[in-house]
Amino acid sequence: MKSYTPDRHIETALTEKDAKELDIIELFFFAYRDFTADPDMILEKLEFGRAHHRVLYFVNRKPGMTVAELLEVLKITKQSLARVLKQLIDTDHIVQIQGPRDRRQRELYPTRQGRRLALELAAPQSRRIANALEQLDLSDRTVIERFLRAMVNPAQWQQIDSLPK
Amino acid sequence: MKSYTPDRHIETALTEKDAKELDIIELFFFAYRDFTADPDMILEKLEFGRAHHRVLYFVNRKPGMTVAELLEVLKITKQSLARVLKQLIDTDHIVQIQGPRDRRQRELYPTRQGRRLALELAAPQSRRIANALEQLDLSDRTVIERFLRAMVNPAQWQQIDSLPK
DNA sequence: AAATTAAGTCAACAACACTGACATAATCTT
DNA sequence: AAGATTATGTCAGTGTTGTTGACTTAATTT
Repeated sequence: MKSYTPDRHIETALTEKDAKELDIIELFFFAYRDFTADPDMILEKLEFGRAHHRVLYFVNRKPGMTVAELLEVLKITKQSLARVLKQLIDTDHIVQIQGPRDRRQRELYPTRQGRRLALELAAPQSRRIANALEQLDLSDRTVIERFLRAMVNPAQWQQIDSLPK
Repeated sequence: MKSYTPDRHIETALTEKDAKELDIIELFFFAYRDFTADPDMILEKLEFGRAHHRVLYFVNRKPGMTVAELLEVLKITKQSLARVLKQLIDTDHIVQIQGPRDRRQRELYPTRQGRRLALELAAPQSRRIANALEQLDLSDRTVIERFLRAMVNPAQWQQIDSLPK
């Protein structure tokens, strides 16, 4: 457990000499940690979690999404989605409508309440981003967008592009 | 469940008209999802999770960190940390050494094995970032760093600054 | 000597992910 | 028309990572 006669251990810090881009690795960690903390606080009161947020977000961004599409975007299993989706339906945030072409499909739509919550959750995140962008030149917005897009696996760019502008 | 006579629902997509910075909100989600997926695959083989990664990362970045400091950075509870830390100690990735000034404290240090794993986990993340930066001008690196830093709560900037360059 | 602090531990619990198996209804293929 | 495939839903069991609250031990501070 503890040792007075110290075990062999490393005292030098890991730095840029050992691995590149460490500063951005940790900035990304801290930024995402705080970015998700704001909506988490709102969700807590409603007894929802981050999983509910993600589902609600994408259903609002692309109403009519099917269950299969949602699984692709969130990269989780059907069983993981099922519970969360059921709760959002039971609490009248999302409705399922039988697919018009293919009646096996269930198209997912937000209700008015679901839209309201999605907006409420987006608000602090928008504010945080807008505030961060204010510290930069207007033209730098494109740089951020291009960087973040390049961080995504190219195979998934199509997912991003399929969302409405 | 499903309804032939459709319930009241919203068919229009949530767009920039409704909430600002939606594109960056979702880019951030996708980027972080893929950013964490690479190390997750390595961790799986070792039966470690993302929590182990975070602990190992920061102990390597700042050897000698105490348990209390780590809790502050990770923003989790002592009990959450305990399990994960115990596993990292039992598998000889981290050692604890009694604090020299204050003997109640336990300073955390990586072992050689712990350093090796930290480097292995950082490698794909470095590569992903370097690749994303290649698509931009050299000077844009600063823009990314300033943006990500501005996304973090100012109260936590000190945590970032306390890590060695 | 008493109070506080750092760390560790116990028990119980919850959210969210997983796997594998199976059921139903609708559509597509032959 | 029969059979295969697809989209969704559901059941049972499991694991990781987080939570709270209560308590202990040892060391330091007051």
